[in-house]
Amino acid sequence: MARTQAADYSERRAAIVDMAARLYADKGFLGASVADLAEALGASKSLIYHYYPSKEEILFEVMDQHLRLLSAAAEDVLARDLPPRDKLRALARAFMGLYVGAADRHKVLLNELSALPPARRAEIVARQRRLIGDVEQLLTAINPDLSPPLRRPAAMLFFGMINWTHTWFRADGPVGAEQVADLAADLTLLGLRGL
Amino acid sequence: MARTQAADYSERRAAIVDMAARLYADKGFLGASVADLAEALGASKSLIYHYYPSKEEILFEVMDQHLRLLSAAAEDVLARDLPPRDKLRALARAFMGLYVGAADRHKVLLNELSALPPARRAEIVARQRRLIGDVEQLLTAINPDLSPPLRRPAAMLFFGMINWTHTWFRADGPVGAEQVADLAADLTLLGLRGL
DNA sequence: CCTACCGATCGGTAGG
DNA sequence: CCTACCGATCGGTAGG
Repeated sequence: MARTQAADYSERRAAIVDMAARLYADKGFLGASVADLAEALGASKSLIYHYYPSKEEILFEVMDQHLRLLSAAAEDVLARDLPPRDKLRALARAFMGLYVGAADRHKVLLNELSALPPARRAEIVARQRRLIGDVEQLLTAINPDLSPPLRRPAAMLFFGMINWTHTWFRADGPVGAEQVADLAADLTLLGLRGL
Repeated sequence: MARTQAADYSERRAAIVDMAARLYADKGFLGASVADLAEALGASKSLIYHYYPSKEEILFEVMDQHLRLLSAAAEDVLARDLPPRDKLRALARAFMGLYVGAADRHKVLLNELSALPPARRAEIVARQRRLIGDVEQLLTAINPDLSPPLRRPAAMLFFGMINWTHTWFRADGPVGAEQVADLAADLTLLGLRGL
């Protein structure tokens, strides 16, 4: 009787990506070896190379999966029947929520882009650009008087507030993720109104 | 006759740190080898180890020098006889100016902290905290009604806007560093007033 | 200030 | 002849 793909094939792949996210976040992509990853999983390196063709492809998987969640959350928020101002607040909360729920993956997505092979990097960058474009459009809807050349910088400052949280925000700290998201949304909204 | 220190000792040290900043910014600290650094300098690895005891110590020098510039700029701005709101704007401009003038060092300071040995890392972190505390005090002076637990997050969102620029801002782009600094200051000031 | 090396570890693959 | 793995080791390169 021919043996088929292991029943837990996708669970094993998920376990590898999950542990890789943790190690890459802690030690950096170059600082965490495949041997480290194998040891953390209680498996051999060969086991890892059975599931993924290269170390870089595991990094791509970490980033790809997380970026899919971010994009899906953005699509979901933008499709809602809400005023643009409420959409921005909802977006800030969604991003912060995903950051808290997947801090390792978030950190890897933000820090290790340059470690990807060019083709893979281009895939990630293209989707990040779409996300940035969405926010830019939202800011323009909120304040149509915002000068066109300042729209991209304004969107990037918003992302800066949200993305930089990975360096200081602690889920077990005194201020919650939702409060920080609201603070970032408020600075953007009040600033946008005043400009 | 005992040989004395080479006349160009400090120039050579400076050249090493400067090139290291460029390579560490481009390829990451772990991605740039000491051999890469030597080759870029047209020198041997041994030459480098004559001037610095370890690869990590060169990294510390890159970060230390840049952070000194940031701290000095902050001290200078805070000592001026200006309303707090104007100090925040001047601070944003000073930080963006240093970023543009030393993009490599700025990037290294923000990205490679975890590569420092613990004692050296603690030195850098302590001085970064002082800078953050200064901004926190400034924000509190601007709006004394800002709830105490939100003061640190507000300061970190400000730093997020400024620091994140290293991922997207180009000095040869359509919008100048001063404009971006003013935009970040405006979002913070208008937001702080509205909260 | 260089060439010549070291102990160790890197990402990836062999046979079975 | 298949898939799922292991212990051991490959050719090169890292920091020093």
